[in-house]
Amino acid sequence: MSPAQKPKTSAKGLETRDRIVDVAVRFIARNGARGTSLADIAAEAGVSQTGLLYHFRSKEALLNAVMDRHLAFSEEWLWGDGPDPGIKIVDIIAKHMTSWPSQHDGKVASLLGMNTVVLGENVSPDTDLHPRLVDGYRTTIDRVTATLRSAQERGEMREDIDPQLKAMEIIAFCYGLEAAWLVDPTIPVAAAAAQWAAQQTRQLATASATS
Amino acid sequence: MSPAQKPKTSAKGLETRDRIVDVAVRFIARNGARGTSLADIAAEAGVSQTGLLYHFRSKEALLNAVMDRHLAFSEEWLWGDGPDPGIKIVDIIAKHMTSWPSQHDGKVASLLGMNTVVLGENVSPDTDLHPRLVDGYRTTIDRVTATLRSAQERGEMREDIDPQLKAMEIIAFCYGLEAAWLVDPTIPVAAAAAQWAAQQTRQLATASATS
DNA sequence: ACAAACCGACTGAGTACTCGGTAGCTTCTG
DNA sequence: CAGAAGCTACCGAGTACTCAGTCGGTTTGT
Repeated sequence: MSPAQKPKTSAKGLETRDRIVDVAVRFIARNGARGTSLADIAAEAGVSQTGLLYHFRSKEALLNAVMDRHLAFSEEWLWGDGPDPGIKIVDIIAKHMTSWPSQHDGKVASLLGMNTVVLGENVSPDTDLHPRLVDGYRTTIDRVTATLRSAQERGEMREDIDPQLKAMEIIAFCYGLEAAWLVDPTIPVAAAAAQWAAQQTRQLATASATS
Repeated sequence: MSPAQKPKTSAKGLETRDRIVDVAVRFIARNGARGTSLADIAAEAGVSQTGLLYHFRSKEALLNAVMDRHLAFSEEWLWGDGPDPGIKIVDIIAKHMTSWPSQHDGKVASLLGMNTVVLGENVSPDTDLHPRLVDGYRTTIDRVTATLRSAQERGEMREDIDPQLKAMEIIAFCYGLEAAWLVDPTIPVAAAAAQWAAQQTRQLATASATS
């Protein structure tokens, strides 16, 4: 009945675990979970395949750890600047998108790529990660909806726009532009994001709230 | 030097080929190309695996046939109502999206699902279908851009909006909403599409063009 | 001494694809 | 107009390979 199990992993173990997840994110972002073998990940992370399976009892367990990291990243991406940004959420999104082109080979790109790849691999309802995908999506929609609704209550945002439908639209745009940029990194993401944010702000804002 | 090779396939052969592609689209939409074996497809199509490989010399060849069908579908989806719809393109898109919820298990859903799944599997530049993906994306963007530009020339659309960036935004929204709907078919796609189209039209139209 | 961290060798279930055929239809030939 | 020849359309049984996961061990830190 002890409430918390003793953490039986040493600092070294945690470090290895972390390195494995890092590598897994990179590989999965490129080739998908189905296109990445445990052997590939293990080799790149500097352990044997058996060593990897010591830390993660199965591929599915590793995939869940990867998903954890992805969700944490998404969380930070949207809400890192404050819990209730109101209609400034579109500016926050545009700001983050502007930094994409300079990081096409970095950690951020991997986490973004993973989003697209993992979603593609788990659209089917009977896949391992599908429930977490649905859950993550709904949570995000709910939080964006809440932010927009409170903006309406503060008088920042027009009342004749449905917050939930607008939240869906915003998230769809994010996801779609991300996918487009992954497929073709030469597209002008920053400019597209800037125009989008400017027009959204004009559309959402009440006349009195324009500074 | 005979300019056209004789079509060596009989009517029966073409029919079987077609049936195989049909089945492949369904399977790939659910489990991805990597998650679908030739044996699965062959069994469902009522041929042996060897029989399948008689019609498509390799899995990659079959995947390309599947991609052909997808591109033809996308073409019809966007331009089936006429080659130059102007800013009414947003209404056309919204109209098609409205019909999604009633077809979640049909052929359309398969072709839509395939889009997301195949994109996820081919974000990496060194995959078989990646060049075709990039090509398809750029072609679509160019055509939407051209439509918007000619709308500007006709005075239907405001001049202070960049047509290419707006085209990217429109396609991103389409793709993002499609992905969201595949993951969670309970979301109100029709309502989201309707609100989006109405707001886009208001934003794009010149004051003189409003009827 | 003891447990966490790790490894080499293996297994069994897939996987795409090949090989050597056969059934049935059309077409050419004596 | 018989029948040989040739073609498309298919199949059963393999082949070489990859994959996630197991087993029985050894090393390393404290």
